[in-house]
Amino acid sequence: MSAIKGARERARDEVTAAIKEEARRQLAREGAAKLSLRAVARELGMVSSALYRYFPSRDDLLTALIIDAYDALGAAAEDALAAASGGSPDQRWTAVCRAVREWALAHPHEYALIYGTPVPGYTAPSDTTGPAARVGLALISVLRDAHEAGELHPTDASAAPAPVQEDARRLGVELGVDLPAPALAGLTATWAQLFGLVNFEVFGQFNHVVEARDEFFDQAAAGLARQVGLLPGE
Amino acid sequence: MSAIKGARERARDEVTAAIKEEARRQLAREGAAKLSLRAVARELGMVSSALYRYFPSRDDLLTALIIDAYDALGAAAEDALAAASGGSPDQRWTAVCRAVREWALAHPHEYALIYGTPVPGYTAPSDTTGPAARVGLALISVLRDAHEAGELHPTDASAAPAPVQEDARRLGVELGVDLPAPALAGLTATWAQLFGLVNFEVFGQFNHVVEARDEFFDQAAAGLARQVGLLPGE
DNA sequence: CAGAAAAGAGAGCACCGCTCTTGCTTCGGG
DNA sequence: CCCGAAGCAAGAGCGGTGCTCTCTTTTCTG
Repeated sequence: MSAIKGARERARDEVTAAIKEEARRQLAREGAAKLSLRAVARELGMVSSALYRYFPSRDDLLTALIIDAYDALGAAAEDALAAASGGSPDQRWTAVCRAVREWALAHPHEYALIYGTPVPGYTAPSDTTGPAARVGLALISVLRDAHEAGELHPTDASAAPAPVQEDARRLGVELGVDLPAPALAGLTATWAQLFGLVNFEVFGQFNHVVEARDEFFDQAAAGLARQVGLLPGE
Repeated sequence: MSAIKGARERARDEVTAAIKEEARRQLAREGAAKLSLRAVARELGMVSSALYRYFPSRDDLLTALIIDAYDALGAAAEDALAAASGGSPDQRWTAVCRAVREWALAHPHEYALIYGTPVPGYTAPSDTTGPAARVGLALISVLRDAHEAGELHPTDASAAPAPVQEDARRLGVELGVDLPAPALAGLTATWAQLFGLVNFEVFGQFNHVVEARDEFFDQAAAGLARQVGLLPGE
């Protein structure tokens, strides 16, 4: 409660931060599979058992890194959105897509941690859901602004089935956004498809298939914008 | 060279198959991270060092499982395509998409092995590229047939940039398919997007977001078909 | 200031991938 | 046919892992 912290608490925060820092370094160098608690402790000059005072298990350390990665990617997306605040909706859409791709290519192992194979079980701790939503929320805000400006052109060639519409309506209520249900349903699919593109590039599925990666992605991102109802602006 | 194999060679094949079988069982139960050579050997009643006569390392065992997974998924896609051979192009497209999704949901760990985080380094052994291409080839064949029947409707709102077109042209030559370069470029993006949808569902990203999974996927698959130039048939 | 709580150190357990050496079995050519 | 070569199983062992337990030292608090 008190803002002034004792030496003990301060030291604890520092050590915790140092552990995460070193772990992130090893993660970036070798990947999550090779991340070893003992190696982190060794590098920090402490004995491995002491590390368990800060993280009860290896998975907990990884969870902390996962949250940080979600936050870093979310921040990158939000920054790109802010930087493109003057542009047309489809320009801002593309800016967010590009930011996601660039962050992923710059931090492949951290990206793999959050959008690759889930490491622990199949259910992520609930602490991760907030940070995990940031990219999605950035995409939503592009659509919301476009909608309020009357620049969102519905593009549903065939109406979404009722259960899908219902999911979208519920999602809109949960997030407190006022968007047509079909638009929100379409956005959800597009959101997943965006990460499909990034996944294939980061994980090497485009090797020997796509060489002009930048142009390819921009083209695809423009397609996603169109799919979600944002026509090329200006 | 001779089809008749000695007892020794036959025994070797049997043991190799048994190892892969047990490994696949452990993979399905616990995931790739927990797959242990020693546990496989133990289950088979042999000592761990003996296993190295058949697979020089754990990564080689995993590579064998990866190839098998690519082949199983590819076969599922091809079977679905054959079963839908009477339908319209967009029906066949959807059939392939559904087959991919269903196989992935039925074999999540094997799916994760091939479309999740790459386990070894960043470059897959070249033995995997053949099997890995089978799903893509199934999708291509849907488009090729539609193209030959004159049912492929170009949908490029904006022309693809030159380098992307060039990639597509080269890809067409390599695969020996006669499709317009823009269609092939669009298909590549759509291919990645399809796996984005499957990834998010298998890896739990749709938890608390999409509940009506079947309807959602069908709707999205129909959108992908449209995006690639296949209009709802009949 | 004394007791409680937190932190570090070290030993140890069970497991892992992988290597090396030692015998045994099977195969093929003189 | 027989004997050397090759293939194979077994065991011991190395260095590494995550994690637990005990013991001592440090720090905070009533």
